[in-house]
Amino acid sequence: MASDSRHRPVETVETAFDIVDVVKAADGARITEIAAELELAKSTVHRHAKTLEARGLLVQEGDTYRISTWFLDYGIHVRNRHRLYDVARPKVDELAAETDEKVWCVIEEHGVGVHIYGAQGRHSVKTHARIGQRTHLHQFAAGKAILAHLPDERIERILDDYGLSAQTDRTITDRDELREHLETIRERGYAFNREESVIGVHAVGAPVRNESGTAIGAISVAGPANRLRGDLMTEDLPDLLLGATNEVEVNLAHS
Amino acid sequence: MASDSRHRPVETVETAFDIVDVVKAADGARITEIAAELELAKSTVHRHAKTLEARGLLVQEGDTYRISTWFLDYGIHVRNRHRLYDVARPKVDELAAETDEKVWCVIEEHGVGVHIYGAQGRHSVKTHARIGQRTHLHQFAAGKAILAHLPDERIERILDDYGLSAQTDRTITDRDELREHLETIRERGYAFNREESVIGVHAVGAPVRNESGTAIGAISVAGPANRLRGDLMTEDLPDLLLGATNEVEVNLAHS
DNA sequence: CGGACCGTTCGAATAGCGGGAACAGGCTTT
DNA sequence: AAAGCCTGTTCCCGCTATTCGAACGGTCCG
Repeated sequence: MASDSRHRPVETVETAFDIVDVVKAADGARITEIAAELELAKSTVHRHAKTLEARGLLVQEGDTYRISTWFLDYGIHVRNRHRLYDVARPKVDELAAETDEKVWCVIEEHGVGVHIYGAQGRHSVKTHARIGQRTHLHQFAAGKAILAHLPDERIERILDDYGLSAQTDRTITDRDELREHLETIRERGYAFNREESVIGVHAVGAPVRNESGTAIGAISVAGPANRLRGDLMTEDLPDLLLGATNEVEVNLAHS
Repeated sequence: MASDSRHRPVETVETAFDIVDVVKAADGARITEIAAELELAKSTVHRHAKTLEARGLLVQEGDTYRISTWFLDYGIHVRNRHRLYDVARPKVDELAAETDEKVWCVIEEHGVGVHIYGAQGRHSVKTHARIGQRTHLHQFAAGKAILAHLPDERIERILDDYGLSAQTDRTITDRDELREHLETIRERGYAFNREESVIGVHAVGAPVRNESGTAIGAISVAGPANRLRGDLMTEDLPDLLLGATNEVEVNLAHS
């Protein structure tokens, strides 16, 4: 498990995914457009596009290529096979019904938080998150709950790798401040997010840990700042959340 | 738009996706396992795996590699950007609430049907379909509804490409029989599925067409055969469905 | 009618992919 | 303990397959 050994990547594969990324970002792109963006010969891009299209990974509409629904198949497969999904999903639905707010299940992967499932109550606001979204762990409640319950060396490594970019002016960007913050989260067992990712939005997040105590994901409740405050925010929601994550942890251990 | 011109695929990219496919199918695989399966040298697989892992597309857990949630990000992106999704989604939810059965939104891509969104009523059975699932168009109600409303040359081409494989003993496998069947669907505007994809499951599907009358997708209602029969199946559900698809078509035209 | 742009095809040169052999480490077996 | 066998990993070399640029054949626009 060598960490950062000098490994030479397969460049052809990289360009293939570069093309996919450009097509994704542009929400459909043409051959010359892609070639210009990536500074490749048109013929090269053409051959790649045709290869990906033959595999069904890109779809050609006229002269523009789009990403195909094969990625949806792959993605849903990943989600369904994840240990947390089956167990956490019903709990997330339950919490959404009880709190009438937006509830998310987030997992950690490669040092970032990934939203794998969300449910909303009747009166919940539409958050800006969506399924599959990747967010730096220090920027939101669920992420901080996860980060606080990782081994120290992993925490430091993640901070080294991604830094502490700000999402709003409330986002924690100072490393020492974050370390203290994480210590507090570790002590009480859950995390708050007060407009640190979206202005006007508060959230509470609690970690889901495995047998050895390491976080593998988290569940969070998010809602408008003027509704999530006072005892509801500091007492009631944490209680609900901890009850849910505790149950999830038990179910995880017996599956 | 040359159809089947002699184009040489980029083989390196193909092997990369072969590896991804093996990892997906095996639900996590090790280097030697993949190498054996694809008859490649261990060193080759290793280099590819490390490349994909560096890009975040594979995740390494110990010595086994898994597909990462990046595919979820790509996949959800594809779905959200699809014209039909935003428009059809609320209608699908509505139909599920009204009928108390499983309702699916299916789109056509590359000649196959892709389930992009599903909603279920309280009493609906769990169908065997899942988001992202790809099904041959002749095998189910939504697919037949789409197939019937494609240009003739596309229909023939799709049948040529994929054949008429059976899912149950009721699946239509005779080409002439299917042609007649499609003609009937075209006349009345919607399709039935009586245990043609899953034994014990019936369904009704209606196409969503664009301005020129070509189907771009379909919506279907599915449920147990003993519940979906008689006038409910032949009158009420088709009415509901046509009302919904009609509305979707109008909304599509004005977006 | 002509120019400018597109996607597409072709051939040729070389960069980089793939393979095999050797290494290091962990686990089981003797 | 130690020998054996299985990993994943690294290295380097040869040959193939990728890349590029130029030329072709469309189509759209002026």
